[in-house]
Amino acid sequence: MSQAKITKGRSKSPGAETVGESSNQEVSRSPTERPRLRDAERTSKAILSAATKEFAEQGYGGARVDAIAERAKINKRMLYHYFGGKDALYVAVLEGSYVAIRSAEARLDLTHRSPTEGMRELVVFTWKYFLDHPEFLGILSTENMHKARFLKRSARIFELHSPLVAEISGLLDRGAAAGDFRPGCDPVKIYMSIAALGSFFLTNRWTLSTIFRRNLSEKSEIDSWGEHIVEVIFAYLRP
Amino acid sequence: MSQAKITKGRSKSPGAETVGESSNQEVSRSPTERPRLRDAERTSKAILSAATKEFAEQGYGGARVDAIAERAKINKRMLYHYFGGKDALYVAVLEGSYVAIRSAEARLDLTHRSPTEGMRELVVFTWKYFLDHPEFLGILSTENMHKARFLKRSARIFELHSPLVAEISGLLDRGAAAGDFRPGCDPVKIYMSIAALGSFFLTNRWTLSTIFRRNLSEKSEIDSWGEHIVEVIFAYLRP
Amino acid sequence: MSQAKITKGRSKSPGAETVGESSNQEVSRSPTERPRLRDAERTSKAILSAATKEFAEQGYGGARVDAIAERAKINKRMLYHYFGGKDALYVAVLEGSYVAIRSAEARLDLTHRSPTEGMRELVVFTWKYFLDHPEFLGILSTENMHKARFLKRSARIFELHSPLVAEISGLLDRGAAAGDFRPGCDPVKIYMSIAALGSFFLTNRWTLSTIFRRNLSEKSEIDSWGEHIVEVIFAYLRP
Amino acid sequence: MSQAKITKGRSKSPGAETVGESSNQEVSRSPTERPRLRDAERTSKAILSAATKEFAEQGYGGARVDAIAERAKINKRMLYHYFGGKDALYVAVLEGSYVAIRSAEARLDLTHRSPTEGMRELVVFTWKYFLDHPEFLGILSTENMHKARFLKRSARIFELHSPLVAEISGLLDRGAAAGDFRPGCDPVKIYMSIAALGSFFLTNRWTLSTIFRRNLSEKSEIDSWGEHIVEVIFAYLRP
DNA sequence: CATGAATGAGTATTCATTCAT
DNA sequence: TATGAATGAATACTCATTCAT
Repeated sequence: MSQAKITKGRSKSPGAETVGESSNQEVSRSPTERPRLRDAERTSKAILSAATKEFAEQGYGGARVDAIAERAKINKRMLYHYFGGKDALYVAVLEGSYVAIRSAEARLDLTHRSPTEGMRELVVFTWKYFLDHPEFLGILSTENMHKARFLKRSARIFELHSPLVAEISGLLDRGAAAGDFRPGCDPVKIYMSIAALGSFFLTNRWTLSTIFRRNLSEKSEIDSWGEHIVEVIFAYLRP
Repeated sequence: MSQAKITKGRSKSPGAETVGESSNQEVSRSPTERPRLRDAERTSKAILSAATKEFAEQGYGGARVDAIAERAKINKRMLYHYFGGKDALYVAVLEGSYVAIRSAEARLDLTHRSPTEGMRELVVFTWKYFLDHPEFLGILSTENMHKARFLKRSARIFELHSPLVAEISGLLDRGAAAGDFRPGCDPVKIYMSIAALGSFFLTNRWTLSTIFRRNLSEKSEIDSWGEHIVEVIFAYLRP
Repeated sequence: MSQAKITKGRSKSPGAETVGESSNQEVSRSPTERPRLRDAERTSKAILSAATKEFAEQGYGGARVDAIAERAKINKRMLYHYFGGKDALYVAVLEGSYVAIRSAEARLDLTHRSPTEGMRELVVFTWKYFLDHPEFLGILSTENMHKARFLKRSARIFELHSPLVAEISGLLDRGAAAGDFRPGCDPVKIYMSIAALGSFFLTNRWTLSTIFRRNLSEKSEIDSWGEHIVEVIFAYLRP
Repeated sequence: MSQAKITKGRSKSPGAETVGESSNQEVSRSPTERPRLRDAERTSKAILSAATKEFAEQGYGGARVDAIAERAKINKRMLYHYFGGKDALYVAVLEGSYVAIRSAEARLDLTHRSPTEGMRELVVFTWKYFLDHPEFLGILSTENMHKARFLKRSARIFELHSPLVAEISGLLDRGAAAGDFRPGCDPVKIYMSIAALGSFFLTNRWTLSTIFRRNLSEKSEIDSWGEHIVEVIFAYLRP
């Protein structure tokens, strides 16, 4: 159920919507529908969206059910009505977050580009997605602090990621064949490197800004790091 | 119990001290002092050590004062006596963690090595330190989730990091002059890249293992990633 | 679902109707009426029946309005529509329960039997009724825990019981005159003794089974206790 | 405050202590000890005593932890400190209740009396105990409403009751041998009959008073019923 | 008549912190 | 210095009841 909401109606900009808010907005935009007062779907989405932010910002333990209810502008009781409890809500948020990024990624269509262009597209997309969805990184951080105890329960999470690995694999093979990339690269390692460079900068910029006395939240620093990631990855792939 | 872990096997590896304890232990090693710490000091250290683990594992919000007291085998009241409260204890843990890694780093003495060897040493040290001190990464993760709100209060944290930047700068300059590295590299970006690749793998391995169905906690995977970091950094530095 | 249980196995035993439903069912048996109750009536009965079970099993405080609605397979709103609220529903259940047992009792027609036979019939009927209607005892238990605060409000409850006392009185008088019973027995005390022996065994068999390590829910134990009640009562009445 | 009620009017009856309060009282009586402010034992007993009343009056589901804390004049947190939670506290109350009645009973020393006197003593004791300890009956009622789900967990509960059965058995045997009682009586059935007549009157007097319009809480009615129990039991035992 | 979303006042439990000894 | 009892303010979750459709 939560899935539907996340993946539907996204046209060009791949990583633009905040998790759990996109379709909701479409509904409210639709001119024929009046904003219903008793709208189960809307309420449920508002909860998921608010929960995503709260969990991302506060972590699982730090997140407050009351705060989620307040952010979602709903009665706390509804949260239990729709999701059953804090745990189940968190799992919904977690799965929804992965579905959202993988869905956006899937729309990149890397197969029809040159290996170099495809790889650049993937790197840039990932960086932009991380940048536009701070909640996603927050959720990952939280989940890893708990050693993925909730994610492990999810059966379909591996299947969700197979296409990504396949696609990167394809890029690397084609790139190696064309002499653009050096052969023998592990697609998972490549993806992890891209993610590492992007994720670390964004999640750790607060302490990094402090210890290096350098405001890494400035646009120039952010843009510069985005280019840096591309350079690092391509330096590594260079034959 | 927690003590055992703290004092175990420290011979060569430079970053071996438990977070927040290194400088104190030197004092206790001094031959003029009796080997056993005074109770006050011992208690205080036990609290700090236990707190470091608890905060790292549970985050600030998830950490329990009772749990820290129990881990430290001390009465909860002592914690307030020595540190004032949860907040102050957390700050002590945070500062101690940075002091510990920087102290260990300082012992590397990169200036007397060739740029290539020095850089390799720095990369390997950082990776090993992260590997041996999971609490450090946990603390950073927690602190960044709170946008470094506690770290910002610390006055001396920037000074603590100046030598590191200077040392890397020196390496890069010498490397560029010798034709080993390409010129114009930003030392902070270099350090952040090293840290990003190491930190991301270790902190995110739980979700990564799940989504890629690949046990990244295995020794072979860990060793392989360590080599990967070196390769990536040197590929980037290659002229 | 709840209906199935209600209608099962009722052939001879006169007190067969589910508590609170007896008089209504007679209406439905009437040949001039269609056999299927109108929805309103059916809904209302389903609620009453479900509520009887819920209150009996959980007590007033433990009973859940949601649980009653679910047992009755009706929308929770209907419960408020037909009965006004939890309190009023409980009162309806309580009164219905008394009406049911007294109605069944009235059908015994003790006046046309010999005193001994009549008394035996009353004892056996009471025991069987308690056995077949655990809800009745549960309701009584609940109501007494609240010191009959709801029952006191009922105006007609005393009138409902006058015939019972009169009937037992008649039996005792005729029995004393015939030399079967000793004279001067209090009909209320007699009834209370019968009820005490039956009720206590059934309601308290759970703890009694545990403390005496003897399964009092077994048929043999139950039958044996039924005979015991008869023996005790007749021993007491013996001139 | 709660103490006054408990200890009132008890001169000879051996089962005078309310669960968990006897030793406490001794402590407070001791002239050398001042009433300590931080008295773990006292607090723990106050909680147990308050909980016994609350559970007895309200049932498990109806009992409120806040109400128990208020009755005990302690901070609610202490309840969790000493007992762990509502469940565990209830179990403590339950076991304590049984221990209290059996301990009092054990002091009767029925073995050194004639069978008739011993039996009368047992009946009178039981009736008096029930009368003086309405909480005990309330707890039993509650526990049976839950089909003894908590009591079943108690390992020592059966052992606690063996001496009682043995003692009654002895009385019956000696009585039968002396020609006072008819032979072949089941001691458990005898005890259950005594308990049934006493318990039913006291727990059900609220509804009974209402339906028969007769105030069974009056002293005369209570005394009269006490004699009635003796008569019934002896009528049954009569050879 | 019927549905189920919505609500506010509770209800058990936990937590950081302080107090008395 | 050390101990553990005590506290009040949260915190997750539940319940009877009402509202909009």
